[in-house]
Formats: sequence, structure tokens, C-alpha cells
Amino acid sequence: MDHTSSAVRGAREPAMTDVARLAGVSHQTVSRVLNGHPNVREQTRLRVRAAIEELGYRPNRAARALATGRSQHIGVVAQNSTLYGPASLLAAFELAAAVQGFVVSVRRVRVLDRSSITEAVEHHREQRVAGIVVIAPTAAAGEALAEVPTDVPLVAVDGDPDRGATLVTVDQEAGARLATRHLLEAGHRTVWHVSGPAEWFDAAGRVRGWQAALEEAGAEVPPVNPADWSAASGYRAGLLLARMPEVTAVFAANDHLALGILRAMSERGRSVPGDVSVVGFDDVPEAAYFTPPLTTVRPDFDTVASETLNVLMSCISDPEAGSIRRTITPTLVERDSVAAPPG
Amino acid sequence: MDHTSSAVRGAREPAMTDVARLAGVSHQTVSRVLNGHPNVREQTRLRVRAAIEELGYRPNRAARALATGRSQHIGVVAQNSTLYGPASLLAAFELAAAVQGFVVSVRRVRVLDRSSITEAVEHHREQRVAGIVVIAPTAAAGEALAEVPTDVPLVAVDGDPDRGATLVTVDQEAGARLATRHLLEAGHRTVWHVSGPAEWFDAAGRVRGWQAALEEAGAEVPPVNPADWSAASGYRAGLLLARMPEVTAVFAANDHLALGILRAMSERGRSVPGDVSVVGFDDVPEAAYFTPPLTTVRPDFDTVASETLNVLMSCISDPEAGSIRRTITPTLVERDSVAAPPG
DNA sequence: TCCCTCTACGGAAACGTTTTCGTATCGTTG
DNA sequence: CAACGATACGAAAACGTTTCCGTAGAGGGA
Repeated sequence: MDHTSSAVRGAREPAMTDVARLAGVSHQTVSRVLNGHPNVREQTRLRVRAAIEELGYRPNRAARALATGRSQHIGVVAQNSTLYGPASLLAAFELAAAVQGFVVSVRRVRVLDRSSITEAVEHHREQRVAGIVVIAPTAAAGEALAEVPTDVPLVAVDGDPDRGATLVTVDQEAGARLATRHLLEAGHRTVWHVSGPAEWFDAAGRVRGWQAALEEAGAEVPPVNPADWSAASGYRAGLLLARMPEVTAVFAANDHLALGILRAMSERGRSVPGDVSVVGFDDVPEAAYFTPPLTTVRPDFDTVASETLNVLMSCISDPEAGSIRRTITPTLVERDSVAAPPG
Repeated sequence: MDHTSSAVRGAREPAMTDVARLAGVSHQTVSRVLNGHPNVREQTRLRVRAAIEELGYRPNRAARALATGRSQHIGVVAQNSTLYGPASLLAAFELAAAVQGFVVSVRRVRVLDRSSITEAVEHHREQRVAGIVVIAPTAAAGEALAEVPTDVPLVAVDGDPDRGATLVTVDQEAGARLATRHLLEAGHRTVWHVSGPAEWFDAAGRVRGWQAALEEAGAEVPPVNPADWSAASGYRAGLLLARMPEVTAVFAANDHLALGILRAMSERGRSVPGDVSVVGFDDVPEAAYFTPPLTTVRPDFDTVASETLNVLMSCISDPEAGSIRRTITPTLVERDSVAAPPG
């Protein structure tokens, strides 16, 4: 018998008191059973469970939230983009949170500016969420977070590494060093860089890491080729680089930029990795099937997501704790887009 | 003065009664002002607004949900995947819902089987969401939805086209026809197909459309090459097809499969589009930078998302209405991966 | 037997809204 | 001037939980 679906249309949903009446106890006892409190006789517990089952009772979360003052909700603020990194991070986070019994509400913003972010955070606070996660990869987002009230646990992901707030990030610098050193070790005299948008911390960190690796190796630091994250802009940058014979190694700030570069090189008749070596960043699932398969840097987004959840949980359970910081170090995935320079 | 952030730690957040006291009215009048009810003197309205401002008052959504019996939440059930289609659909939906003042809670499931889906839907019902959206592209999901109680508005996206439920879908058959006819019109005698996983409606629809287009043109229908959605499986299928000289045209069920096929063809020395033409599906942002730029079928996910929201809204406002069905027809995007067959 | 301490449960007051109903004031009308 | 319908607002009862406190009964030690 499925009482749930046979419920009369428009009839009030069963509440705790209904369960209590059927089980012959008070509604507080039902509450106790539901929340796993001790001091309930086994026999009573069973009667209550049976009544719950029979009525198809489901607790009203709104009432619970009102009574306790806290909800099992986590608010997420994310940008409206389908970039691989943020998307897979978010998906992994939602799954992890669901496992822990939390429901995550995501609020998308069109652009990551101050007003949008404060509005979105305000919105979540209005919902009395237990905690907030902001995917805040740009400078403007960092500023916005600085002025957010601190009375609700908040963790930033990919945020400003120079702010003191609690933060989970990928070590962009280390990743960029990995890529750059790998190219230098293959014998290239220097490495050119096609960067992401300057206002992104990710992009800035990768530039820093690339530059540091070059300086440490005593290599010349060529000018940065600025781009956004798209294959289209990678293509444009690639066309420029393709006509410079001295360019033999390129580190692209992400895999889609690298794809655009590969395309440009191919059109200009410069073979990869024969004439030019290319390394990307992100390890998107299809990177292994680019032409040629792309050597790239892999940040483990699953780990970022689960660490984010861990950090948020400890912020929730101990709001007085200082700011926490977690950094995930990426790894290098070697494929076929890197070789020794020609000649 | 920012009273919000200067609130004493641990102090109770201001409630409606606090605002009322400060404004010298009763809390019901505050409620009236908040909800835009008429019959409030302009002067009173201003006093109330001032008090709200001064206290940094924000209404408690849980209390409102409890009192009204409905929440401004939309529950989404989605698979834990970073496939481009579902991901961009979801992002667009979240943005559209936010604009309408709804908060969307997404519940990820590891796999799209019956128990996971019913559990996730149950979870949302427990939260008393105003409506539910299930991204249900597989047969198992379709079955699961059949047994979900109908007392909450629910719309399926990419669900079973043969079920009567309210549904928003992409016209997979039309898209596949577009691709197949385009290849036939380029002069190919027939078109081979690398399909998505058989349990996906999307995949099945694309197979049907491809087959229908071939039959209508009197072309031979070659056997389907089954794959999943990944570039890896596209690559494997591509290796097989590359060694069959009679294969001159391939329709891939999505762009990442197509990428794998391009890679396989390139490795086997078969040029695209010189020897083999390829058409994809999805129009991922980087498809224009594949080697060669990919001709593909573009479903407009923004439209799917906004239609989904529209349909859900009408289900919410009129729960007695029958099931609604919306179909979005994709378009063909021509690039450089299609040419006349060799010889 | 008396007192005390557990255990198992009920009574009742929160939590912060919305909503229904009631009422005082005021301008209009017959 | 009495009667009446707006208009502007307040009183009080929901909504369905949790939680604090109280209490009856069982068991144990002096």
C-alpha cells in the first residue's frame, strides 16, 4: 500500500501530531524518535515508526528550520559559466554535500562584480543557510567578500590567496611551475605563455608560477600573451605565436586555450610537438584526444570539492575558529604535445 | 552606518516585531509593507521602511514557508556529470530561476537509477519545494518518474518522449535528420553513426533520426557503432571506421565523440573532410577549434532552460492543468568537417 | 518504608511569519 | 445628523517543529 501517493488531493499533509495520535503518544515522542534521541522505549519507537510509515509522514523542514534557527542548507554563489573547472567542482561539491545530508542551493550571478556577489550572499543569508560557499576566482569577487558580514560561515574557493579569509584553492603557481619546468627540461630555451583574463586569480597565479620557473632556470621571460579562457582567444594568440620562429614552447593557461593554439599552429603549418611544444591546464576529459593528445596540468577538482565541504563543516561546527586555508597541489599529465625543440 | 555587520555576535537577529516596535506599528503592518499589500498609508510605509533599513532586518524565509505552506524553492535532480549539455542547461536554468526570485536546490545523484531518483525526489518533497525539475535522460529515470506522486509540480527535461508526463526536450530526431541529410546532400552514398549509450533517450532519438533520414533518401543503413559519450569511446569507434574504406561520412552522437573520431582518423592517415566527413552534436564552445573545425548540430540549451522554467511556472500556478510538452528544435552549424566524398 | 535517582514520556512555550477577522476613524450621502 | 462604506490598522490564531521543564513510575540503598 502506498499511502503517499493515494493521499487525497488538497488534504493537509500528515504532521507530527497525526503520527503521534496514531501511535498513541505525544508529538514530542515522535520528535525524539525522528532525531534519534535516547530515552525512548524500543516498543514505543517501533510503534512510532510504524505510524510514520502508514501515514507516509515526512517532516516539514521549514518548521524545523524555524524552531532550530538553522537549516541544513548550504548556499553556493557561482558564476554563470560552463567552464570546465568551476562546473566539475560544483558538481562534485553538490554530490558530497548530498551525501552528508545537506541540500545545496546555488545562486548564479551573471558577472562576478561586487554588487552581484553581495546580493547573492545576502540572499543566502536571508534563507538562514548553515554556510556559504563562494566560487570567487576574480579580484572583484575578492573585494566583495571583504565586506560581507562574518556571522555566517563562509568559505571561498579559488579566491584571493592574499586575503586572510578561509579559503580553498588550487596551487596555481605550483601547477604553472610544473608545466614550465617540464618544457624547459625538454630542452627549450624559454617558454611562452598565453594567459587567462588578468582579473582571475587563477590566471595571475599561473603567470607568476610560469615567470618564477623561468627566472629560476635563468631563462629569458618573454611577454605574456593575454587572452580569455576560450578556444577562440587561444586561436588568436596562436596565430601570433605561429609566425614567430623563435617560439618553440607554449604554456597555455587552460586546455581550451591550448586547443585554439593547436588549431592555429596546424593552420600555419607548424607541427606540434615537432616545431612547437604545448602544455595546457585543467585536464579536461577530452584533452587526451586533441591533435596531438595534450600534455597538461591536472588539478583534482574532486579533492577541491571535498576539502571545501570539510572546511565548511568545521566552520559550521566551530564558528569561533580562525580562518582556515587549504591548498590542493596539481599534478602533471604527460601526453604527446611536448618534445625537444627542433634543430 | 552598517547595522548589519555591527550586529552583536550571538544577539538575536531582528524580527518583524522589532521593526514594528521601532516604527510604532504592529508587526502585521510590517508584513503588509513587505508584501506590497494596499491599504497602508504612505507615511506609515515610509516609517516601516526606515525601521527595516535601520535594523538591517531581513525576513525569515523559513517562517514564511511555514506560514504559507509553500516555499520559493525549486528542486532539481541531476546526474553527477560534467557533460556539456546537462551542465550548461543547469547553469542557464539556475540563472533564469534566480531572476524570477526562486532559489534552486540541486540534488546530484551518482547514477540515474530508480532508487536514486525516487530518493532525490522524495528529498525535495520533504523540503516542500514549489516544483521539481528532473534531468532524466535515461530509461531508468523515466521509469522512476512514473511512480513519483503527482502532488507536486514536476517537469522532466530530456525525458522519455513516449511518456505522457510534462516534458521539455530537444528534438533529437530532427537534429539527427539535419546532420544526416547534410552529409547526404554533400554527395555521400550513406552515413555511418557512432551513437551514445543506448539507455539514453537522446542517443536513441538521434539513432532514429539518422536511420529515418537514410531510409527517406533510399540510402543503405549501416550498423550502428555503439559508444558512450566520451572522446575515448569515439576514438575507439573511429579506429574501426578508419580502416573501412567505404566509410566516407560519420555522424557522431556528440561533439566529444566526434573529437575522438577526428583523432582516430588523423592517426590512421585519413583526412577530414578530404577522405571522411564528420558531423557532431551539441556545439560545445570549442568545437570551432577542433582540427578541422567541426560541423555540428546545435540545441539551444538556454532556450531549453527558459522553457523548462516557463513550463514549471505554469504547472505551479495551475496544478490542475494537464501535462505540457515543449520541444526545442536544434539547428545545423556548418564548419569545415564536411565535404564531398573522395573520388 | 522512605527517599532518591534514573527512565520514559507529556505539557507548554517558543520560533517568525501569514492570514482571518475585528474595529476605530473618516468622508460621503440621504 | 444618522447611516454607511472605505480605509488603515491591531488582536489573535494558525503553521509544524524543537526544547525546556515537569512528572509518573520503576528500581535501589539505608
